[in-house]
Amino acid sequence: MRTETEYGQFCPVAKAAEIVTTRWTPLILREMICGSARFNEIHRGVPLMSRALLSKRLKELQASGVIARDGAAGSPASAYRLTPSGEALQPIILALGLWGRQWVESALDGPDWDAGVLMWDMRRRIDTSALPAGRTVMQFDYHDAPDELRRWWLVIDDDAVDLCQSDPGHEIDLYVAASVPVMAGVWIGKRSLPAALDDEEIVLVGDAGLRRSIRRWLKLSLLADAAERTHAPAG
Amino acid sequence: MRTETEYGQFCPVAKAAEIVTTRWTPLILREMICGSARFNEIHRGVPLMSRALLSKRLKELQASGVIARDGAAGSPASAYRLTPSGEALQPIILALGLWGRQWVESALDGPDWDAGVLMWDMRRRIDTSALPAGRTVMQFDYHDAPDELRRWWLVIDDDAVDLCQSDPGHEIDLYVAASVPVMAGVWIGKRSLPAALDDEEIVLVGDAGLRRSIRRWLKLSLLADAAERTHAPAG
DNA sequence: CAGTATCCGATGCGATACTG
DNA sequence: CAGTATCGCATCGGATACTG
Repeated sequence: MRTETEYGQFCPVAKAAEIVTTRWTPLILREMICGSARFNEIHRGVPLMSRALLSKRLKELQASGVIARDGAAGSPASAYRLTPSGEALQPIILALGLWGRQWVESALDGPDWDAGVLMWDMRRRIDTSALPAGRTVMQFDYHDAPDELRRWWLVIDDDAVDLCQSDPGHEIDLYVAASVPVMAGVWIGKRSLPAALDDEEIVLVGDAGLRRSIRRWLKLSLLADAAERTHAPAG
Repeated sequence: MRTETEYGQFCPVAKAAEIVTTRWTPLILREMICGSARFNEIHRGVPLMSRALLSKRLKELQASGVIARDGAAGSPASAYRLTPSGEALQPIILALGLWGRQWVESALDGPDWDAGVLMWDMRRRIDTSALPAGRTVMQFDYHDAPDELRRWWLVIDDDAVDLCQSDPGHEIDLYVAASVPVMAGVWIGKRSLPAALDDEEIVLVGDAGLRRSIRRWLKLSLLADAAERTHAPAG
């Protein structure tokens, strides 16, 4: 192979591809566009990536001028942020996602549907400021998932959101029942949340306030947001 | 590693990235967007890629539904074409190139500048229909290139365009003199061709008709075209 | 022309363990 | 928390040779 991952062409498409399309990099950018800034925070979005490789990619992105750090390396305050050049990649990553949603079959019904990754994604997008102060506990039930991935709990305590796979033992404020494809379809903006609720494909049981405010405290994915901005939601 | 180049996430960005951002794939798509359809034609645009790998990538792209073939495999008439899903990638590849042109330093002054690749690119974009019938011979001289990459000849005979690195012995109809960065800057649309001619950074000597019609017979790269469409050219 | 088959070396990357 | 260092192998991909 040529040195590393270079293409030996001056064409700007090739130069851009060398930076943006190395393995995992589009997903790291997606995470940062979604607001992740700390190392572990970014890693949560790409849990299958080794930390060593993430570290390497972050260095490469810094060398390319796409991201930069605020504090000193290693310092507790250190955070990564997108530079202007990195911000300029946002519409490209977004377009890639919209393309994937529209054209990749398995984006909705492949065997990749994993309730765990979905819950991790959702966990990161709970808007705690739209929830009551103190503790809120939600239980998710995916009737179509294998037993070990079927039930999940979110324990929200003021700012902290904890995801559990075993019953934390607290009283449940809200039960959420759905199939994985339905919840995922809503999550990526392929279907609107109110429509799925109306059709009872997602069923909420419990605190009336939480049920009513779900559109505020459950912030959907980057793509669902984009969909609302580009074309009016279906329902 | 996980199976092949998959990410194990359902996020549409990840699914799209699995298809679009594997090594060489963005460049193959660029070639096809530029109009290449035959195997060897595509390969000319990515000459550093092995034919075996190109073959493999083309199969993968077919499996993903991004491209399809017209004739039977191997038949002389066989050609690849973008499907609707592939066409939908055009704005993304274009945006990637525009980003690269704007933000990647070395896109214009790195050590990657190679007059050979530039000439190969240009060769593919000569519009023979805008040239006189019969034979036209042009000589390019890059005064800043190393000796072995300094002089190039294009021999155009009706439809056929041949690129030579040694004097083909015919009478020269047009001499083109420039530096590699200047010609490349024009080629990728960073600078307009008329402006570079006005400033004598590109100098044409020879047939007056060829000199006048250069904007028609030398079709610039995908990106230069896009630039003309999105914002008025500088000159 | 338009590929395929085989070989094999380089390296990308995961796993594990360690550091400040 | 935020990484780094080392090891080892799977696989990616280049080179070469062959086919319809």
